[in-house]
Amino acid sequence: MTILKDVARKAGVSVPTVSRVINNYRYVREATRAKILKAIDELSYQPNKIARNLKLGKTNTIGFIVPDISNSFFGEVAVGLERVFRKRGYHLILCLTDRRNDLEIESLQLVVSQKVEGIIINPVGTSGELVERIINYHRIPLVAIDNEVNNVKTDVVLHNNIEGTQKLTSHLATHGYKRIAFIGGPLHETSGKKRLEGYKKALVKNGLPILEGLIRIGDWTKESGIRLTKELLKMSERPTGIIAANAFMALGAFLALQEENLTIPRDIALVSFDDFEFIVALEPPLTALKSANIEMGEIAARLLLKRINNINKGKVEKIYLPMELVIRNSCGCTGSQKSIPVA
Amino acid sequence: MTILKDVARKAGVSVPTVSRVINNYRYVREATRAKILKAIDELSYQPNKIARNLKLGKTNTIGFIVPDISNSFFGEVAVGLERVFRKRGYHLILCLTDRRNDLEIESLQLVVSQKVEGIIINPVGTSGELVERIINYHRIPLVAIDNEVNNVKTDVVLHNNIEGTQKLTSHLATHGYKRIAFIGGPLHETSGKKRLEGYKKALVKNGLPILEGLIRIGDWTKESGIRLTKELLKMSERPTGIIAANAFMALGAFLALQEENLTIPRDIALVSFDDFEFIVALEPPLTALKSANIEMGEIAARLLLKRINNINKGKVEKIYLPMELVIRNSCGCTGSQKSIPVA
DNA sequence: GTGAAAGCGCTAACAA
DNA sequence: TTGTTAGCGCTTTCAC
Repeated sequence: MTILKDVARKAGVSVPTVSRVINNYRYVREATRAKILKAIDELSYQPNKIARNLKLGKTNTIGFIVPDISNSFFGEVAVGLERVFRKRGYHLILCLTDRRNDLEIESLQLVVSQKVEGIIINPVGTSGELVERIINYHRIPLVAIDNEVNNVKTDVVLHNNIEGTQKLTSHLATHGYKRIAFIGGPLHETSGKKRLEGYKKALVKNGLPILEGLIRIGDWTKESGIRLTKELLKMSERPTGIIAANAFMALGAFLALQEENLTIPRDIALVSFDDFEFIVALEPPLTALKSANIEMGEIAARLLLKRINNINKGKVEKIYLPMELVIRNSCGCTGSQKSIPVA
Repeated sequence: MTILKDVARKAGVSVPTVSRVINNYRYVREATRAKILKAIDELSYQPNKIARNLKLGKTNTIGFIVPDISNSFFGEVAVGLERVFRKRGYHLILCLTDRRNDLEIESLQLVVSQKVEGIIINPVGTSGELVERIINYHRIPLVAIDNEVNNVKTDVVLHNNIEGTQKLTSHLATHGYKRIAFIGGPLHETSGKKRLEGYKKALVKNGLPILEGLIRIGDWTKESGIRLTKELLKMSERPTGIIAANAFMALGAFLALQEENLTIPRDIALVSFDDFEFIVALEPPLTALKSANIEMGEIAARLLLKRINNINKGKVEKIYLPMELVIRNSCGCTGSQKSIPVA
């Protein structure tokens, strides 16, 4: 391994002088600089960032903690983060929690130990106390995405969950659907809870009863979408429309309806909270809420940078992302595609 | 920030003793250990891994460099990697290259500087020389996934690209299709090149001519799938079947065919190299090659660990993953789903 | 402009 | 069983 000392020896100068060249310090004679650059090149010297980080107490590293990066929602958020952070010289440590509490805690401890300068997390577990300590004691800024951390106020960037399902539900309700079912995500997650809340609010607003039998809670997966939809179809009084709280559950519902030979929207309507690329290719294409996921990453990144730079110290920010209702053919109200922006 | 010294002072012992407790060194008196653990807990002490890494010359870090993590193929690979690495105490630095050469180089330099102990990369650019230096000079093990590095032999885990498209193409050919088109990825990438190669081989094997007009090269995106398919449909003699070299291009082709009101497979057949979750929900579901992406990550991770531990030093390994042909309805040969394993 | 010396927080070698 | 000392590779005073 080549280190500064090797370069210094080769160039016939002292170690600090090489360091100065590497860090573009101004007062180095051109001839010296040239000699050193030549030596660096010949030795393929790469500075040891570990040593540098230790010395400077700065790592230019951000911890990114999510349940599952194969879910393209988190992938898109990651792309947004990376775009913003790379420009500012930061890079990401990726931690996957698989929605497990122990792994979430482990991941948080890891990034603290790695002296990250900030954390972006989709919190699933109940690590509120730990998060509180990280922010206030270890003084590492943290921004939550898509979910709030239980029992702690942190910066957070969220989908406009309530408004979103409210729009979806109202859309069906105003088009005459009465028995609207909801298949959702875990209620201990903000996104799960709020999406259900929006659904209920919309029912009330539209004068429809809240029927517990029409509310089914899964775990965001396609499999749970299939299972819950089949449950709904077994009811003596079937729903006439289904709201799926994310794209995978919508996909599951779609497959379950297909399996039962039900036609969407004639037999039953289906709308999705997420609007993934493939949703438009389904037959019929699903009416869905479009969210700007890459943008969510970018916004979260900028918010975190603001905290890292100590600007805007103190007051916690809660940013809601607008969601756009994209009307397609699965709700039975129209054949053409149009968009209705949400608050 | 709390450091070892603080813990030592609080517990009334020396710094190395605290270090011993943290690293589970055996010969520490129980009473001392207890005192120290108490102090650690009270101070919420988290060891500074940066300092530790510098001292040990070990970082437990792996660089993971891919074009686009929002592509769930790479997301799934990441999940596989993470599963294996976490168990062994390693974590990932995530770098996205956006298929840009400069960012690929920048990413490689970054992870070298960060003293990663290994690199997993989907190489897109032509950084062969740099990769060679990283492996042989910096002595950082590197495993490529899904693509080989130009001009350098490295460990690599690949889809069985040639066999894959060969199977897809032969499947169509043996069912009577004559004018089979291919929409593929960039030819400077192994995966792009080999998939085209398999297609051509299969044509020859089945006594069909290779018609350059039926071969269209895109960039793996849905958009290029749409564009190329439209080009194909404008030909005086249209193809009767299309092979899409990945899932997004297949999705694009699907949408383009839909737009032209063509029925699959009656008017034209469509098969896909990838088998994403949504492909089964299309109407008709697409015949596709199923690949074990998470497994690809796991295998790459294990291979890299072997190199890191110096086992198996020397000979470069090239691992091909089997792909399974899943026959559905888009090829017109059957209504039921069956699987034909590929070599 | 450049070099000598100190120290970031940790662990390993040696001493006690 | 515990403490003292040295040093990982780098940057940053402070001299010269």
